[in-house]
Amino acid sequence: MHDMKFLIEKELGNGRGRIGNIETKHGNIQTPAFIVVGTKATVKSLTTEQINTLGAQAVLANTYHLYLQPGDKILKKAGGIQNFMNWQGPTFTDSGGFQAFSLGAAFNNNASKIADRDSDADTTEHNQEKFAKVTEDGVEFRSVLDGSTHFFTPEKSIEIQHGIGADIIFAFDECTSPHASYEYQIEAMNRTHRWAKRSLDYHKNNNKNDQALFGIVQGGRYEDLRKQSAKTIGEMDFDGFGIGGSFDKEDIYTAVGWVNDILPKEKPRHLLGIGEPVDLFGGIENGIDTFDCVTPTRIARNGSLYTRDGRINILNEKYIEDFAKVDSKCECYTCKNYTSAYLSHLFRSKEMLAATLASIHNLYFIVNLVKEIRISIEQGNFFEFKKEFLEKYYK
RNA sequence: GCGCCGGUCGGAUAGUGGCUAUUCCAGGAGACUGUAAAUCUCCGGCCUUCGGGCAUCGCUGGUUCGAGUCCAGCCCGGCGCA
Repeated sequence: MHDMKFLIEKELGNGRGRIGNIETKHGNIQTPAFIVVGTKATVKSLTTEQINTLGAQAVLANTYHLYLQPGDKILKKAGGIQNFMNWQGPTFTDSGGFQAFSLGAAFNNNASKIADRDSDADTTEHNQEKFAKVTEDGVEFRSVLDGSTHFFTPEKSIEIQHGIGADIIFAFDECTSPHASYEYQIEAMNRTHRWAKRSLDYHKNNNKNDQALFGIVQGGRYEDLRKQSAKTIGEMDFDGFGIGGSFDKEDIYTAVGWVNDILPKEKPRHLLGIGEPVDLFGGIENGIDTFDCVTPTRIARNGSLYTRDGRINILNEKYIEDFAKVDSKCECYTCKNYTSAYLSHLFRSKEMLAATLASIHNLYFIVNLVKEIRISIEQGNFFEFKKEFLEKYYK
């Protein structure tokens, strides 16, 4: 039914973590791996060649955004997203379920995927400007481009994803707000389970391109719901799993572990939308195989850069005359060729190259960090590497 | 020398009698986790016991309950005429 194969090569030894290989017809992904985000079939500011040379193994695009523009029919005519964007490696598409959150509950509400304990945001309050509305059948979206109304159902999302043609696609789910009540989390989780079944049924009957389908575990920050969701989704005949939803910082260490203890071991697990260094270590330690996250590219465009000593803001005054590399040990294209002072200049003068060089650096940093974590597991010194890295990074 | 116009934060501006002097840029800092983000937020005269207090629209004076705003003189700039 699909070409994807997953092989576990070595286990971390704590009952959860592992390294492995996901084989797709467009190539392999050595796991754990950070999948770079290319929402609209482009990793913002980078050419496909740059994505390749910075070491990325796979790209994740977005169903909702590509459906709105240029439309899945165009992607299909182009011969799929790989041909369209000239990316030779494996691809993923997210189902659009996240937009039910980002254009719905999170819109204008300061809510992020990571819960903020100090926030009193009330998502039960109706917001006239929301662009998404959830019903049992699906999600009604208003296009962010022209305001037109569209309705996504699980079937519709999978149909679009078939047109886009990524190697790995996701079931249609509802990503809930971290501020949502327990009652709402139950309701949303159960709906996501029904949608998972519908996504799977539609996929099985219409999958002509050997695409793999991942089901998505939800359940918010509640142990009972997370376990229930992992069990329900884990028992369905998916090719792999996504773990979605909103987390508290330490949930990466708890919720992810509960879920992965229940999900079938032999199938890959993707942690959706997570990508801070500490979260990558935590996720991998707790059985995650792949990640995706917009943070490296988004913060890059806004002048924040990763270094082994933590994040810096290249726009700070002190970098104007700093003629050293951003990170002295970094082997990325940007660090090998340019100084902090040059990047500072590009950002201050708002030159487009700033976004490109910063994105190359940040993506290299994160992609490479996950590769180093993989090597540490291979060599049996994961915990030493983790301690050393995090102490320096968050000192 | 005469006439006209104009002087408001580092720059550009809004404000023609009313209480808290507007906005943009530049500047300083922060945020960003399945991308509505090359975006967003905060700071920017002085003092403070954090309640607030005192300044400020070229300068000086005046009118007025009240002046960036009206009046007079002066200073500076631009334009025009000699």
